[in-house]
Amino acid sequence: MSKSPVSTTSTPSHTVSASEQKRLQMADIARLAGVSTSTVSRALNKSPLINEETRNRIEQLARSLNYSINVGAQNLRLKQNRTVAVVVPFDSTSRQHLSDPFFLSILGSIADALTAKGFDMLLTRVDAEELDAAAQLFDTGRAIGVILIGQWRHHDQLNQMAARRVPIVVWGAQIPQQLYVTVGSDNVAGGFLATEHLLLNQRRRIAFFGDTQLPEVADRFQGYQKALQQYQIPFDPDLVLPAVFTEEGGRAAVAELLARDVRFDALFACSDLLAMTAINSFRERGLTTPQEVAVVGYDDIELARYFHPPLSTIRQPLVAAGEALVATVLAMADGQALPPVLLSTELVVRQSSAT
Amino acid sequence: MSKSPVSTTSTPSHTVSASEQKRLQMADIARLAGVSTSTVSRALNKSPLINEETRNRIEQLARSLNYSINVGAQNLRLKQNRTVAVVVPFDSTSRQHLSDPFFLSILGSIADALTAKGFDMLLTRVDAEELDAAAQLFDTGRAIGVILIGQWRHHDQLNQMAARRVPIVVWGAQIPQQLYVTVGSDNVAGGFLATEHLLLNQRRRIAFFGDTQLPEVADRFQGYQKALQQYQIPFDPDLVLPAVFTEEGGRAAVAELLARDVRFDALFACSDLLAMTAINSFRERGLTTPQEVAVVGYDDIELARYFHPPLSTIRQPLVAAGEALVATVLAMADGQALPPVLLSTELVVRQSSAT
DNA sequence: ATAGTTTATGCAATCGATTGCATAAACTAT
DNA sequence: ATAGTTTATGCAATCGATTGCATAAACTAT
Repeated sequence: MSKSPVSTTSTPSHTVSASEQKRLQMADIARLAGVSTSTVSRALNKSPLINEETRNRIEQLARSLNYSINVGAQNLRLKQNRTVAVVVPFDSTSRQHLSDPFFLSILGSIADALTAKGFDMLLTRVDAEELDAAAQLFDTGRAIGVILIGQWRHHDQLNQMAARRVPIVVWGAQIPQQLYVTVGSDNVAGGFLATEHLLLNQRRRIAFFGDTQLPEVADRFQGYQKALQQYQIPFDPDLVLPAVFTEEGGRAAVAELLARDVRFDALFACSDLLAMTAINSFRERGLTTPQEVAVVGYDDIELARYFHPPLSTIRQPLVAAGEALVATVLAMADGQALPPVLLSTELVVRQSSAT
Repeated sequence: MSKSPVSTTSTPSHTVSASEQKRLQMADIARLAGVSTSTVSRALNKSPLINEETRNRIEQLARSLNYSINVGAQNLRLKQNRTVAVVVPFDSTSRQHLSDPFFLSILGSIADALTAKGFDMLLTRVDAEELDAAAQLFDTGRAIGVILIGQWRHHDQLNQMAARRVPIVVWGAQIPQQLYVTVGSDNVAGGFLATEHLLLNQRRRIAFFGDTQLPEVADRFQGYQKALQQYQIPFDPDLVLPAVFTEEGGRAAVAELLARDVRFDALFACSDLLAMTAINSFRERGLTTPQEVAVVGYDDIELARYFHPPLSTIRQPLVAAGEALVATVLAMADGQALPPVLLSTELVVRQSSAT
């Protein structure tokens, strides 16, 4: 309960702003303990060189003054760094803010995985058109590696970074000619599972919502086609709509689908958000789910099961994703070359696709 | 398109792991440019002392080698730091993971506000029982201030940190005897607005779901009571249920409410998640929303409007929240003492409370 | 008592940057 | 030609830690 801070200088006690207020440092502890900074450093690092009584005295002093070592200076001296940058690109044209719940959830799982390994997480928004800013986090020594969430269409920029050996791991899909390492779920399998499930429920005219320019969506589309083929259902390009992952994506795609005046009895949407807005649009236009349109989404975000009707979807393994991203980026920072990671996906059947 | 990195030493070209690979530093640029590090430093900082031709040469060299200044060393020398820590406590007993979408969204708005001001964001999970770990981020010099999301019940620990002048801002409600600074929405007004809206729609038996041990919920409850009083509707404690903000909170509260066999025609739930799970539980038990139970939630998370029925709720101003938190923590880091910030809330009427 | 060993501590260099001061080179004025 | 001024650069100290090496003090063996 000691109230007065130890005053070591004879400075008059005027009020001092936090910025002026000198942060306590090792030299202060050394002076107060009557030893050198070498001894304080060794004591706090529990070096056996230091007499136990001295060490206890120093430890207690440091604790009572709330002294903690300056991590920046320590990192500089030891040439170490326990920070990983996590970058969430934003689309400067659409001003899209970190909105998709799936991205936010994966962020949480990365945070947990990093904390578990004793690493700090530097979270940064970067303009998707200037991904080089992500490499800067490494070049400036702020982070030992970068996890990028969202591959989008920036394949070339990512390859360039990888070529100059920036330890970077991307959440997304594998692409031919890819130099950077991805961690992602098996999107082809996911697309197949979703489509097969609808086919097994006797649906024959399955619409596909998703922007196939995005590598992950392209893979899901491939799975969709594979399932159709395997069950010998003809593919109809009129059922495919390049819905974007924004708020209005689902609504616009439904409008377009109806405008095309094409028969359909099911929908595979490439994100849960897309599926939910689509279901609501269908309802507004008098189409019921699952009766008239069975729907399967993708991601299994938390709200999928609270939705009405509860949403069938393809679950991406969140916790495993965080762990794999972290393990991979740490290995790369350590100079190891790792192969891409493909996590298995799982079909979660709820009422939106019930027979 | 130059492929070979400039090689300055005669080391045999064996493969080098990223960890061994020496990161380029100012001395390297100096050597290659045939000048001293002083000159490089000044050139890269655009000092007028440096000859323009020299500066251009150095800038170009640095760019072509992807050299960026080591921020850690620079911060140490300049005694500056442009990092703010954002702490999301987790409950170690329930192992709750960063799950509520509202918290995730506020994280996004903080990230945007920090980026706009040129600050980095260090995201950390901390055990709610050991909030001192949050202060450590400041003590160790990793951050100039701390934004804590979620006040929970840790009033005393927060006061202790504030007492020892850790620049910390908490998202939450103001409490008497509070030494730390909070930024939050006007929860009393929010609770009042929600309840008044239901009252104006002729509802008279309004259930309240929320754990009033949490300061924010306590304020919302106060607004609830104030509205009842103003409209001269008797308060019935049987209608109040201490639902927790977890997945099962809404479901359990609905079960308990029905078990109490008490009459009710509306619900004010203290989070949208709670409201959504409650509506689903009502539906499972044959109660329709809004006809039999009108529901108003709290937060206005993105999914509130995609829900069925679209959820009436109290909107917390997300963008303003991020900006206020950031502005406040930066001011505190600068030594200024700021008053708590109270942001205005807004009633958003959708179909879950329609007449 | 003296030399050798053990124990505990401090000096000084170092991590990768910045900057006050000194100074060499180029220029200007007489 | 010489002194004074301007321009451009480098030396060396510094930020807050760590650690190899040197060394003083205490102990042990003869």
